[in-house]
Amino acid sequence: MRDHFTPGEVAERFDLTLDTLRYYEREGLLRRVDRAPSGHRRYRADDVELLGLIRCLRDTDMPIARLREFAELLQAGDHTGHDRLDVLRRHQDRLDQRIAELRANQAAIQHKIDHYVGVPADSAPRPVEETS
Amino acid sequence: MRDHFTPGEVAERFDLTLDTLRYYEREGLLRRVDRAPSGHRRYRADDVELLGLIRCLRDTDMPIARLREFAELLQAGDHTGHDRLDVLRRHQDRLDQRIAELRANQAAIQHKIDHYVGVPADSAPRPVEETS
DNA sequence: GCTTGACCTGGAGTGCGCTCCAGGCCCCAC
DNA sequence: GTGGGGCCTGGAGCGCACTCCAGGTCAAGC
Repeated sequence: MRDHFTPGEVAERFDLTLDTLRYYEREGLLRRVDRAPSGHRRYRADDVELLGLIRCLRDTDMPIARLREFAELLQAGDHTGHDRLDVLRRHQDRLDQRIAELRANQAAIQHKIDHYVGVPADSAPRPVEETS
Repeated sequence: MRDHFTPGEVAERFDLTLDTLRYYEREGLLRRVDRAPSGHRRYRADDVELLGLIRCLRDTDMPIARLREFAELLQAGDHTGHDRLDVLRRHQDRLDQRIAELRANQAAIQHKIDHYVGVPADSAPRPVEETS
Protein backbone atom coordinates (compact mmCIF):
# COMPACT_ATOMS: atom_id res chain seq x y z
CA MET A 1 0.00 0.00 0.00
CA ARG A 2 1.36 3.43 -0.94
CA ASP A 3 1.85 5.99 1.78
CA HIS A 4 -0.50 8.56 0.29
CA PHE A 5 -3.40 8.78 -2.13
CA THR A 6 -5.07 11.52 -4.14
CA PRO A 7 -8.72 12.49 -3.67
CA GLY A 8 -9.59 10.94 -7.01
CA GLU A 9 -8.02 7.63 -6.05
CA VAL A 10 -9.77 7.50 -2.71
CA ALA A 11 -13.10 8.53 -4.19
CA GLU A 12 -12.90 5.79 -6.77
CA ARG A 13 -11.79 3.18 -4.28
CA PHE A 14 -14.81 3.71 -2.04
CA ASP A 15 -17.20 4.85 -4.73
CA LEU A 16 -17.66 8.23 -3.10
CA THR A 17 -17.70 11.64 -4.77
CA LEU A 18 -15.04 14.24 -4.07
CA ASP A 19 -17.79 16.33 -2.54
CA THR A 20 -18.72 13.59 -0.12
CA LEU A 21 -15.11 13.08 0.83
CA ARG A 22 -14.74 16.77 1.61
CA TYR A 23 -18.08 16.75 3.40
CA TYR A 24 -16.91 13.93 5.70
CA GLU A 25 -13.78 15.89 6.51
CA ARG A 26 -15.79 19.04 7.22
CA GLU A 27 -18.08 17.06 9.48
CA GLY A 28 -15.14 15.80 11.47
CA LEU A 29 -15.28 12.15 10.40
CA LEU A 30 -11.66 12.40 9.32
CA ARG A 31 -8.97 14.47 10.91
CA ARG A 32 -7.79 17.44 8.81
CA VAL A 33 -6.23 15.64 5.87
CA ASP A 34 -2.63 16.36 4.81
CA ARG A 35 -1.96 18.70 1.90
CA ALA A 36 0.49 18.71 -0.96
CA PRO A 37 2.34 22.01 -1.43
CA SER A 38 -0.28 22.83 -4.05
CA GLY A 39 -3.00 22.63 -1.42
CA HIS A 40 -4.38 19.38 -2.80
CA ARG A 41 -5.32 16.68 -0.30
CA ARG A 42 -3.03 13.70 0.29
CA TYR A 43 -4.75 10.86 2.11
CA ARG A 44 -2.51 8.68 4.23
CA ALA A 45 -2.91 4.92 4.48
CA ASP A 46 -4.62 5.23 7.85
CA ASP A 47 -7.07 7.81 6.48
CA VAL A 48 -7.94 5.31 3.81
CA GLU A 49 -8.36 2.53 6.32
CA LEU A 50 -10.64 4.67 8.45
CA LEU A 51 -12.64 5.58 5.38
CA GLY A 52 -13.14 1.88 4.76
CA LEU A 53 -14.69 1.55 8.19
CA ILE A 54 -16.73 4.71 7.71
CA ARG A 55 -18.06 3.29 4.47
CA CYS A 56 -19.17 0.09 6.19
CA LEU A 57 -20.79 2.01 9.00
CA ARG A 58 -22.57 4.44 6.70
CA ASP A 59 -23.73 1.60 4.46
CA THR A 60 -25.32 0.11 7.53
CA ASP A 61 -26.99 3.42 8.39
CA MET A 62 -24.85 4.75 11.17
CA PRO A 63 -25.69 8.47 11.27
CA ILE A 64 -23.00 11.06 10.58
CA ALA A 65 -23.31 12.39 14.14
CA ARG A 66 -22.31 9.04 15.66
CA LEU A 67 -19.47 8.66 13.20
CA ARG A 68 -18.24 12.04 14.33
CA GLU A 69 -18.32 10.89 17.95
CA PHE A 70 -16.34 7.84 16.95
CA ALA A 71 -13.81 10.03 15.16
CA GLU A 72 -13.51 12.23 18.22
CA LEU A 73 -12.72 9.20 20.34
CA LEU A 74 -10.09 8.18 17.82
CA GLN A 75 -8.45 11.57 18.01
CA ALA A 76 -8.64 11.64 21.78
CA GLY A 77 -6.02 8.92 21.89
CA ASP A 78 -5.40 5.28 22.68
CA HIS A 79 -7.13 5.32 26.04
CA THR A 80 -10.51 5.54 24.27
CA GLY A 81 -10.13 2.08 22.77
CA HIS A 82 -12.76 0.65 25.04
CA ASP A 83 -15.31 3.32 24.16
CA ARG A 84 -14.64 2.88 20.45
CA LEU A 85 -15.18 -0.85 20.73
CA ASP A 86 -18.35 -0.13 22.59
CA VAL A 87 -19.64 2.08 19.77
CA LEU A 88 -18.91 -0.65 17.24
CA ARG A 89 -20.44 -3.42 19.31
CA ARG A 90 -23.59 -1.45 19.93
CA HIS A 91 -23.80 -0.86 16.22
CA GLN A 92 -23.56 -4.58 15.55
CA ASP A 93 -26.39 -5.16 18.02
CA ARG A 94 -28.55 -2.57 16.31
CA LEU A 95 -27.75 -4.22 13.02
CA ASP A 96 -28.90 -7.57 14.35
CA GLN A 97 -32.13 -5.94 15.40
CA ARG A 98 -32.55 -4.16 12.12
CA ILE A 99 -32.02 -7.33 10.13
CA ALA A 100 -34.52 -9.17 12.30
CA GLU A 101 -37.02 -6.36 11.77
CA LEU A 102 -36.51 -6.43 8.01
CA ARG A 103 -37.07 -10.16 7.97
CA ALA A 104 -40.22 -9.91 10.08
CA ASN A 105 -41.62 -7.30 7.74
CA GLN A 106 -40.56 -9.31 4.75
CA ALA A 107 -42.44 -12.29 6.12
CA ALA A 108 -45.53 -10.15 6.68
CA ILE A 109 -45.35 -8.84 3.12
CA GLN A 110 -44.97 -12.39 1.87
CA HIS A 111 -48.20 -13.28 3.62
CA LYS A 112 -49.93 -10.52 1.69
CA ILE A 113 -48.43 -11.78 -1.54
CA ASP A 114 -49.51 -15.34 -0.85
CA HIS A 115 -52.97 -14.15 0.05
CA TYR A 116 -53.09 -12.12 -3.13
CA VAL A 117 -52.19 -15.16 -5.18
CA GLY A 118 -54.85 -17.18 -3.43
CA VAL A 119 -52.70 -19.46 -1.31
CA PRO A 120 -54.59 -20.15 1.97
CA ALA A 121 -52.16 -17.95 3.88
CA ASP A 122 -50.35 -20.66 5.86
CA SER A 123 -49.86 -23.43 3.40
CA ALA A 124 -46.51 -23.18 1.64
CA PRO A 125 -45.12 -20.28 3.67
CA ARG A 126 -42.02 -18.57 2.38
CA PRO A 127 -39.03 -20.30 3.94
CA VAL A 128 -37.56 -17.33 5.77
CA GLU A 129 -34.27 -18.97 6.67
CA GLU A 130 -33.36 -19.63 3.07
CA THR A 131 -33.78 -16.08 1.84
CA SER A 132 -30.48 -14.75 3.13
CA MET B 1 -63.34 -5.60 13.13
CA ARG B 2 -65.45 -2.45 13.15
CA ASP B 3 -66.43 -0.89 9.86
CA HIS B 4 -64.72 2.44 10.51
CA PHE B 5 -62.02 3.94 12.69
CA THR B 6 -61.07 7.41 13.86
CA PRO B 7 -57.75 9.03 13.00
CA GLY B 8 -56.63 8.65 16.61
CA GLU B 9 -57.37 4.95 16.61
CA VAL B 10 -55.54 4.34 13.36
CA ALA B 11 -52.57 6.45 14.38
CA GLU B 12 -52.21 4.52 17.61
CA ARG B 13 -52.61 1.17 15.92
CA PHE B 14 -49.75 1.76 13.52
CA ASP B 15 -47.75 4.06 15.72
CA LEU B 16 -48.03 6.90 13.23
CA THR B 17 -48.81 10.55 13.95
CA LEU B 18 -51.98 12.19 12.68
CA ASP B 19 -49.73 14.37 10.55
CA THR B 20 -48.14 11.38 8.91
CA LEU B 21 -51.54 9.83 8.26
CA ARG B 22 -52.71 12.99 6.53
CA TYR B 23 -49.41 13.24 4.70
CA TYR B 24 -49.85 9.74 3.29
CA GLU B 25 -53.31 10.65 2.10
CA ARG B 26 -52.08 13.87 0.50
CA GLU B 27 -49.33 11.95 -1.23
CA GLY B 28 -51.86 9.56 -2.71
CA LEU B 29 -50.90 6.46 -0.72
CA LEU B 30 -54.51 6.16 0.38
CA ARG B 31 -57.59 7.07 -1.60
CA ARG B 32 -59.42 10.13 -0.32
CA VAL B 33 -60.63 8.88 3.07
CA ASP B 34 -64.33 9.02 4.05
CA ARG B 35 -65.55 11.84 6.25
CA ALA B 36 -68.04 12.05 9.10
CA PRO B 37 -70.61 14.88 8.74
CA SER B 38 -68.29 16.93 10.94
CA GLY B 39 -65.54 16.64 8.36
CA HIS B 40 -63.47 14.27 10.49
CA ARG B 41 -61.91 11.29 8.77
CA ARG B 42 -63.41 7.84 9.09
CA TYR B 43 -61.05 5.07 8.00
CA ARG B 44 -62.68 1.96 6.60
CA ALA B 45 -61.45 -1.54 7.35
CA ASP B 46 -59.77 -1.74 3.96
CA ASP B 47 -58.00 1.59 4.50
CA VAL B 48 -56.64 0.14 7.70
CA GLU B 49 -55.54 -3.03 5.99
CA LEU B 50 -53.76 -1.07 3.28
CA LEU B 51 -52.09 1.04 5.93
CA GLY B 52 -50.79 -2.16 7.48
CA LEU B 53 -49.12 -3.03 4.21
CA ILE B 54 -47.87 0.52 3.76
CA ARG B 55 -46.34 0.35 7.22
CA CYS B 56 -44.48 -2.85 6.36
CA LEU B 57 -43.25 -1.42 3.09
CA ARG B 58 -42.14 1.87 4.62
CA ASP B 59 -40.44 0.06 7.48
CA THR B 60 -38.46 -1.79 4.86
CA ASP B 61 -37.57 1.46 3.11
CA MET B 62 -39.88 1.49 0.14
CA PRO B 63 -39.92 5.15 -0.94
CA ILE B 64 -43.14 7.14 -0.88
CA ALA B 65 -43.04 7.51 -4.67
CA ARG B 66 -43.19 3.75 -5.22
CA LEU B 67 -45.94 3.39 -2.65
CA ARG B 68 -47.89 5.98 -4.59
CA GLU B 69 -47.45 3.97 -7.77
CA PHE B 70 -48.71 0.92 -5.94
CA ALA B 71 -51.73 2.88 -4.69
CA GLU B 72 -52.44 4.07 -8.21
CA LEU B 73 -52.44 0.48 -9.44
CA LEU B 74 -54.84 -0.42 -6.65
CA GLN B 75 -57.22 2.33 -7.66
CA ALA B 76 -56.95 1.47 -11.32
CA GLY B 77 -58.87 -1.72 -10.61
CA ASP B 78 -58.62 -5.49 -10.41
CA HIS B 79 -56.86 -5.92 -13.73
CA THR B 80 -53.67 -4.48 -12.20
CA GLY B 81 -53.28 -7.43 -9.82
CA HIS B 82 -50.34 -8.76 -11.75
CA ASP B 83 -48.50 -5.44 -11.68
CA ARG B 84 -49.14 -5.04 -7.98
CA LEU B 85 -47.73 -8.46 -7.25
CA ASP B 86 -44.77 -7.55 -9.34
CA VAL B 87 -44.09 -4.47 -7.26
CA LEU B 88 -44.24 -6.52 -4.08
CA ARG B 89 -42.07 -9.32 -5.40
CA ARG B 90 -39.44 -6.92 -6.62
CA HIS B 91 -39.46 -5.34 -3.22
CA GLN B 92 -38.86 -8.71 -1.59
CA ASP B 93 -35.91 -9.26 -3.88
CA ARG B 94 -34.43 -5.90 -3.02
CA LEU B 95 -34.94 -6.75 0.63
CA ASP B 96 -33.02 -10.00 0.20
CA GLN B 97 -30.21 -8.00 -1.36
CA ARG B 98 -30.30 -5.37 1.33
CA ILE B 99 -30.16 -7.94 4.10
CA ALA B 100 -27.23 -9.67 2.42
CA GLU B 101 -25.46 -6.33 2.11
CA LEU B 102 -26.07 -5.51 5.77
CA ARG B 103 -24.67 -8.87 6.77
CA ALA B 104 -21.60 -8.49 4.60
CA ASN B 105 -20.89 -5.09 6.12
CA GLN B 106 -21.58 -6.43 9.57
CA ALA B 107 -19.02 -9.15 8.98
CA ALA B 108 -16.48 -6.60 7.79
CA ILE B 109 -17.07 -4.48 10.88
CA GLN B 110 -16.68 -7.55 13.04
CA HIS B 111 -13.29 -8.12 11.49
CA LYS B 112 -12.27 -4.64 12.56
CA ILE B 113 -13.56 -5.31 16.06
CA ASP B 114 -11.68 -8.58 16.31
CA HIS B 115 -8.56 -6.93 15.02
CA TYR B 116 -9.01 -4.17 17.57
CA VAL B 117 -9.27 -6.68 20.37
CA GLY B 118 -6.19 -8.46 19.14
CA VAL B 119 -7.74 -11.62 17.80
CA PRO B 120 -5.68 -12.73 14.77
CA ALA B 121 -8.45 -11.72 12.40
CA ASP B 122 -9.60 -15.19 11.29
CA SER B 123 -9.49 -17.23 14.42
CA ALA B 124 -12.86 -17.28 16.20
CA PRO B 125 -14.79 -15.41 13.51
CA ARG B 126 -18.24 -14.13 14.39
CA PRO B 127 -20.75 -16.85 13.49
CA VAL B 128 -22.75 -14.89 10.96
CA GLU B 129 -25.54 -17.41 10.48
CA GLU B 130 -26.49 -17.39 14.15
CA THR B 131 -26.99 -13.67 14.42
CA SER B 132 -30.47 -13.59 12.90
C1' DG C 1 -73.38 29.04 27.63
C1' DC C 2 -68.52 27.44 28.22
C1' DT C 3 -64.79 24.51 28.10
C1' DT C 4 -62.30 20.69 26.47
C1' DG C 5 -60.56 17.53 23.27
C1' DA C 6 -60.30 15.61 18.86
C1' DC C 7 -59.89 16.84 14.56
C1' DC C 8 -59.85 20.04 10.31
C1' DT C 9 -57.12 23.06 6.52
C1' DG C 10 -53.26 25.16 3.93
C1' DG C 11 -48.89 26.10 4.16
C1' DA C 12 -44.32 26.71 6.22
C1' DG C 13 -40.36 24.59 8.48
C1' DT C 14 -36.99 20.87 9.77
C1' DG C 15 -33.11 17.45 9.75
C1' DC C 16 -30.31 14.66 7.22
C1' DG C 17 -26.98 13.68 3.87
C1' DC C 18 -25.34 14.95 0.47
C1' DT C 19 -24.68 17.70 -4.17
C1' DC C 20 -23.77 21.57 -6.93
C1' DC C 21 -21.71 25.89 -8.15
C1' DA C 22 -18.65 29.96 -9.12
C1' DG C 23 -14.39 31.46 -9.25
C1' DG C 24 -9.68 30.31 -8.71
C1' DC C 25 -4.93 27.73 -8.49
C1' DC C 26 -1.38 24.45 -9.93
C1' DC C 27 0.97 21.49 -12.98
C1' DC C 28 1.89 18.98 -17.05
C1' DA C 29 1.77 18.36 -22.07
C1' DC C 30 1.82 20.27 -26.35
C1' DG D 1 2.28 30.28 -23.39
C1' DT D 2 -1.92 27.87 -23.75
C1' DG D 3 -5.08 24.34 -22.76
C1' DG D 4 -6.90 20.84 -19.94
C1' DG D 5 -7.43 18.16 -15.90
C1' DG D 6 -7.58 17.81 -11.19
C1' DC D 7 -8.25 19.94 -7.34
C1' DC D 8 -9.24 24.07 -4.06
C1' DT D 9 -12.77 27.20 -1.14
C1' DG D 10 -17.09 28.98 0.83
C1' DG D 11 -21.57 28.78 0.46
C1' DA D 12 -26.06 27.74 -1.56
C1' DG D 13 -29.36 24.26 -2.98
C1' DC D 14 -31.77 19.83 -3.10
C1' DG D 15 -34.78 15.63 -2.19
C1' DC D 16 -36.95 13.06 1.08
C1' DA D 17 -40.09 12.22 4.68
C1' DC D 18 -41.99 14.03 7.68
C1' DT D 19 -43.39 17.69 11.40
C1' DC D 20 -45.24 21.82 13.08
C1' DC D 21 -48.25 25.72 13.22
C1' DA D 22 -52.18 29.12 13.22
C1' DG D 23 -56.64 29.58 13.11
C1' DG D 24 -60.90 27.22 12.87
C1' DT D 25 -64.98 23.61 13.51
C1' DC D 26 -67.66 20.30 15.97
C1' DA D 27 -69.66 17.33 19.74
C1' DA D 28 -69.97 16.14 24.45
C1' DG D 29 -69.99 17.20 29.32
C1' DC D 30 -70.62 20.37 33.03
